[in-house]
Amino acid sequence: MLTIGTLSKKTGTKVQTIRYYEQIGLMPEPGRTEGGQRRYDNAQLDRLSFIRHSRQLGFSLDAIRELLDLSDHPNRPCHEADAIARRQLKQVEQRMARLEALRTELKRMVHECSGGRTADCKVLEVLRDHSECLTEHDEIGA
Amino acid sequence: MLTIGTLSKKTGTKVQTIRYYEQIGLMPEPGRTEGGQRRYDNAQLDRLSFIRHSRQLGFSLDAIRELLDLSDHPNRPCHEADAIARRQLKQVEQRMARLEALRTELKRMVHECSGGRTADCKVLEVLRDHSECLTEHDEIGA
DNA sequence: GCAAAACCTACACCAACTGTATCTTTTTCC
DNA sequence: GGAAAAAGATACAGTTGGTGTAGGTTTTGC
Ligand SMILES: [Zn+2]
Ligand SMILES: [Zn+2]
Ligand SMILES: [Zn+2]
Ligand SMILES: [Zn+2]
Repeated sequence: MLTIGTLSKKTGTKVQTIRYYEQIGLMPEPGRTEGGQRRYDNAQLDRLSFIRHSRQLGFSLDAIRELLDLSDHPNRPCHEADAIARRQLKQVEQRMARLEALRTELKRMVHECSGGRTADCKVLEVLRDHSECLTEHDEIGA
Repeated sequence: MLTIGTLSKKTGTKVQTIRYYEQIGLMPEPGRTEGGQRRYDNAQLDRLSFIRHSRQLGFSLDAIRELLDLSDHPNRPCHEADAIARRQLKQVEQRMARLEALRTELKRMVHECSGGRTADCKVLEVLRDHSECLTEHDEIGA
């Protein structure tokens, strides 16, 4: 039986985060001591490791919820899990494309500025006027 | 004089977002009509365009605040603005490197799964066991 | 002059946590 | 055995950058 602190160390997850996962129903409610402290078993350790590893690969908590559910049913076909992963791959590739465009613009503005007064700063000039950009970049965020 | 709705259309910013920027002090308080409605001038239009364009290039609102401040002082040296842009470029490159690693792993797990039961699913197998990964990917998020 | 469109404030909510305050339980050490 | 320290408990606020909704007021167009 593991305390929450031990589980935290073993998985590299903050104690609060573990309680948060329990709160949103991603981790099951563990057993408790007489005094009310949480105690975990190895199944829960595995589950938390799965969650953390999935997070490191960028899956959302909602996706992880589905993946965990599929993992809990060994006899179901796996195409749903594969679809989730393919979706994630696609999203990663979209983000990369967007970042690539940003990188181009940022590099250009940094390299073209030769210092001086802010009135003549190339960085600020580009920020003021998108027509100086070579690429489009409509969507914000993500 | 522009209404908030006109400003919204001209800059592609939601009305609520404009009010939000005012609330956090990024946009100045505009003039008001007798009845209390906001009215903007061209300087404010420029400022909002600057903010939006900077957001599209991935700058944080805090960074934008600094950039706006620098832009408001034409005689100051511009190295601070350049430093902010270089920092942003670095962050973009870090994110790209991280996404590149994720892409490698995701591609591999998707391509190696040949369908079947979830018990034999390569996707789920990798999520369960990081030792099947080729890269490290410690930090979560961003 | 009246309806519709646009505006107003105030508050709640999103992801995915993290931090803080206050209190209780458990462990450790003499 | 008993004090002190470490760890755990709950509850709630804050983070980033907004978005959505409710309920009411102003402006505009005909
Ligand atoms: Zn410069
Ligand atoms: Zn641009
Ligand atoms: Zn599969
Ligand atoms: Zn891995």
